[in-house]
Amino acid sequence: MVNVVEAEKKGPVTRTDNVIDRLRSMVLDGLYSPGSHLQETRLAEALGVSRTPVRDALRVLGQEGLLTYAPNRGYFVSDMSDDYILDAYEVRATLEGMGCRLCSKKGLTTEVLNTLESIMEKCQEILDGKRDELEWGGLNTDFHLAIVEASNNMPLLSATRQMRRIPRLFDSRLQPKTAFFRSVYNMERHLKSHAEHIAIFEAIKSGQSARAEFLMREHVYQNRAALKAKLEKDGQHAV
Amino acid sequence: MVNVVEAEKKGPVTRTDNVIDRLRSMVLDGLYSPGSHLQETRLAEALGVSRTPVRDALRVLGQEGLLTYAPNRGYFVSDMSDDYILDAYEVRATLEGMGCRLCSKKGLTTEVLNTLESIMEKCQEILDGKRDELEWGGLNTDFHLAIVEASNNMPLLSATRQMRRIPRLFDSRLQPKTAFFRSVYNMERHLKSHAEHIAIFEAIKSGQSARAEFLMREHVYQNRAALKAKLEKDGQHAV
DNA sequence: CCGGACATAATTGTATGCAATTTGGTGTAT
DNA sequence: ATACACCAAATTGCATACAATTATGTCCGG
Repeated sequence: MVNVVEAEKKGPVTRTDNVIDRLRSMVLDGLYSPGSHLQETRLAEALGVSRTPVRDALRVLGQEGLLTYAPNRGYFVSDMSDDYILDAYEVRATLEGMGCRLCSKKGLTTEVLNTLESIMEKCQEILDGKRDELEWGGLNTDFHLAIVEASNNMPLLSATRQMRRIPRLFDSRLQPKTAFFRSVYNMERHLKSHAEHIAIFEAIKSGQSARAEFLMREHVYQNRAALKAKLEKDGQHAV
Repeated sequence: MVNVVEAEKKGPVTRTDNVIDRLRSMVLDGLYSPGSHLQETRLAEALGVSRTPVRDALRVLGQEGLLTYAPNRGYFVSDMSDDYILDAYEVRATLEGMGCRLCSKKGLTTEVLNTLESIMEKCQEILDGKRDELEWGGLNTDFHLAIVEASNNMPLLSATRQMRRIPRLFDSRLQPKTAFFRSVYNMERHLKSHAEHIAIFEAIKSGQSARAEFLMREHVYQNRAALKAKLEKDGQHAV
C-alpha cells in the first residue's frame, strides 16, 4: 500500500499532512466561497481518504484562522470582513517593519543579499516587459518574506506568515490571478513598489534600522491603502 | 452520560474543547518538562477520554507552538530556547507598541479607561503592601491585554496572545509562581513597571500615539532585558 | 565489551461504527 | 398564513479496531 513516490518525497509523510496542504491550498485559492460549510464526509470522499485525516486537517486550518468552527456543526470557510483583512495588513506593516529593523542591525549575509538582488532584478524585468507580469505576486512575496526570514526571529516569521493567510488575496501559489487582485496590483503600482523595495534594500544594507523600519511600514501601508480603496469602491471583494 | 454541570457552563461544549483547555493549562504550568513525549493513550487514560479528543487537542496545541510534532512519533513539549523566548518578547514589544499607537488614535472608551484605572489602582495597592504580590502577574497581563483589546484589531490580538504562549513563563492562570519568575518580577521591578504603565496610560489618553508606541515598546524591552539577564545568569531557566 | 540485525512490543496513523446533536421538513393548532 | 411541536435524515463527536511505523530489547558476531 505504500507508494514509492510518496516515500521518496521529503514533504508530507502522513496522509493527514497531505490533506492539510491540499485543503489549505483549496481554501486559499478560493475554491470554496466564504461561509460555506466544509463537510467531513464530502471532503473525505473527494480527497479519497477517511474522515479522520480530514477532521485533523480541519482542526489545523481552523487554528490557522482559515476556517471558523462551530461546535457540533463543523467548520466553515472564514468570512473575513474587509476590516479584518485591512487590520491584518496593518499588523503586517508593523511586523515587517520590525523585520527590517532587525535585519539592519544584524546585517545581511551575502547569501540573503544575493537573493534579494536576484528578486529585484526579476522585478525590474517585469517592469521592462521582459517577464510575465503574473510573476509579480510571487516575487513580491519572496522579497518580503526573505527579509523577515533574514531577521532570524522565528516568532516574527510565524506571525508574519499568519497575517498572510487570507483566502483569495494570497493564494497557495502566491500568484494572485483574480481580476480583483490585478486591479489592485497593476503595473502602475508595481513601479512604485519596486522603487520602495530599492529604498528599503538600501536602508537595510547601510544599517539605517529606524529608517528601514519606517520605509517598510510605509510600503505595506501603501499597498493597504490601494487595497482599501478598491474594497470601498466595489463594496465587496468578490471576483 | 451528559453531565448537567458541563451543559450549564458556557465554556467548552465538546469533550475535545475541554481536553484542549486542560492540556494547555498543564503544559503552560510546566507540568511536563520540555522535550517530554506526550503519549496519546497515557493522556487519554489520565483525562478519562478516548484517544480521539486527545489527538485533536494535541494537534491544536501543536499549532499553537506549545508542542512540537514529529511524524509517526507524536507530540513533544516544545523546548523553547532562551533565544526563542527573547525573540517572542521582542515581537511582543513591537506588537503591543502598535496596540498603543492604535489606541491613542482611536481613543479609549470610558469602559476601557475605567478598566485600566482599576487595574493600576490594584497594582498601586500591591506596591503599598495592601495586596498580595502574587497578583501582580495577572494584573500586569490584564493591563497589557486590555490595551491590545482596546485597539480593536483582531489579528493583532491573536498575534499578541500567541507571543505569550510560553510554557512556565506565562502560566495558565497568569500567576507566575515559580521562584524563577519571582526573581525576575520582583518588587523593585514592579515599582518601575508601574511608573511605566502610568506613563503609557497618560500618553494614550492624550493621544500621543508615537510616544505611546515607543513607551510600550521600551517597557516590554525592559522586562525582556530583566529576563535575559536572569537567563544568562543561571544558564538555564529551570525552576 | 561493543555494534548491528532481528524480532517483539509499544505507539502513532487511519478507518469505521455508534452516539449525540443539529438540520430540515411535515403536520397541526391557532 | 404563521408558529410551534415533532419526527426523520444528515452531520458531527467520540470510541475503538486495525494497519503502519517506530522504539525496545535480545541475540549474535566481532
